[in-house]
Amino acid sequence: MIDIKLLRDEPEVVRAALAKRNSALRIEDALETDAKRRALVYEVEQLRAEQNVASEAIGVKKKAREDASDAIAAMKTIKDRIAVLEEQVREVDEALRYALLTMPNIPHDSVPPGASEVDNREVRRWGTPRVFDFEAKDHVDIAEKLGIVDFECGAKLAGARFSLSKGAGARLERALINFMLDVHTQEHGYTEVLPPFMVNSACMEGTGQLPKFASDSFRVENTDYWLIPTAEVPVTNIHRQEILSADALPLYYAAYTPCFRSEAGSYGKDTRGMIRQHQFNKVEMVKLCAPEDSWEELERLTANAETILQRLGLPYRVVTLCAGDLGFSSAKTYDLEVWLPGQNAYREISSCSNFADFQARRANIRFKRDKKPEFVHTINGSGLAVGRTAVAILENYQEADGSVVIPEAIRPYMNGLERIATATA
RNA sequence: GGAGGAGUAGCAUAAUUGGUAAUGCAGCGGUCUUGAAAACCGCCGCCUUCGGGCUUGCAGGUUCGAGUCCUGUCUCCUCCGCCA
Repeated sequence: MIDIKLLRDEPEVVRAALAKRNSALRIEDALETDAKRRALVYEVEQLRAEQNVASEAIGVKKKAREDASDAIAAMKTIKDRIAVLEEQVREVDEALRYALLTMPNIPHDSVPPGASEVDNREVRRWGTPRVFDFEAKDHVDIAEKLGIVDFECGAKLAGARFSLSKGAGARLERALINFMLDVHTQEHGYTEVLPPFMVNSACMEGTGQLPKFASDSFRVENTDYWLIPTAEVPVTNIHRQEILSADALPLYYAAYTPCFRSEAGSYGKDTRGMIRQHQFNKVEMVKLCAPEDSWEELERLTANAETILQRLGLPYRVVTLCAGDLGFSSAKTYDLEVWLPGQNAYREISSCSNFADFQARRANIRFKRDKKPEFVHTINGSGLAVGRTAVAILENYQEADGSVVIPEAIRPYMNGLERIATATA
């Protein structure tokens, strides 16, 4: 949520931000609603002040056993007037709240302009895509031949966009989860948390999934529970409605969770394989910090995610998302794209964002260093998407005979296994 | 799932038949002191158009006025049932 004061005092800044994002959203109605709300609230408060004074006088009279019926009758009028005004405040409040909750974040100055992903800017590359002396297969062919992923069975158990990992395939994902968590907790200073995989609506609103993007997530019927689309939701909301002490910052959390996404609107996209599924595993990094530190913290968090790719020897590039491709809540996002020989392309494997105070304002996460509480800044990023990491390993480390070499970094997590040649290897 | 009890500032405790949230500790600032402690004074939840308004888990209701009465709801505790 952007600051209502920014909208009120510098509407041109908000207009420019919306234009940069290629958004057609208008702010005139919100401004008008805000002015109306402030006038109403002022009037209510004036009446309430009058009421408080009169009420106290009635109390004094009653104590002295004097008659106060005239004053009480007079108060009745004010009471009714307040009731009418308050109903109006409620309506206007709701309208303004909705307007603010559906307004996207202001992109940072360093975010390049652009309408879609074609305008994203490459920042750097690491590693060199391997040159194969045989025809590189994609992960579906590799995994099915090895018998370590069963897509048919995923469809039988749940439906399209689900799969069943088996044997070394299941072990590989578990190994990756442990490897990533160990690196982030032991080397990068993150505290591991294991949050609920379902959250309530307040959390979804806090991080920006609601009210605008309800159809992207799964809701549990007849409850207020949502399956988390990312660990970002429960982990950021750990400190919802809290005022943290300044010396508690920065907070670093790392969490493994499965993620559930409806993938509405992506019909026909990535239908093959494990690239885009309704459920996938992810290790997520989340930071809460002081405002002046958040840009540096974003760079460091991105570097933390890159470390995983480097340790696994997977070539990748880093791109800065352009304003038009930027997520709703984000002020700036770096995508890490891993090289996939099976697609002959770089594909997103991590998304690292600084939300500035946008989520903190929604979730009301503050800290106190002087007299006034201030909103923290929130940063998060995948470290990494586990399913896509497994895909990248299968494709980058495949051999001509169909086997897959296991990167050295995770062999300790695979009971020393050096190569997957069969499901039970 | 059933029965009972409890939620008041960071913590701990008050508030008469409903009368407008008190006190202690902790913390911050000051006086005093070589420094510190003690003592004393002030601050010690949020918003504000600086008039004031709001705040007793949350949301409503009754009332001129609600920590107190009523309804709903959440969390925690105890017991029973069930369960991993």
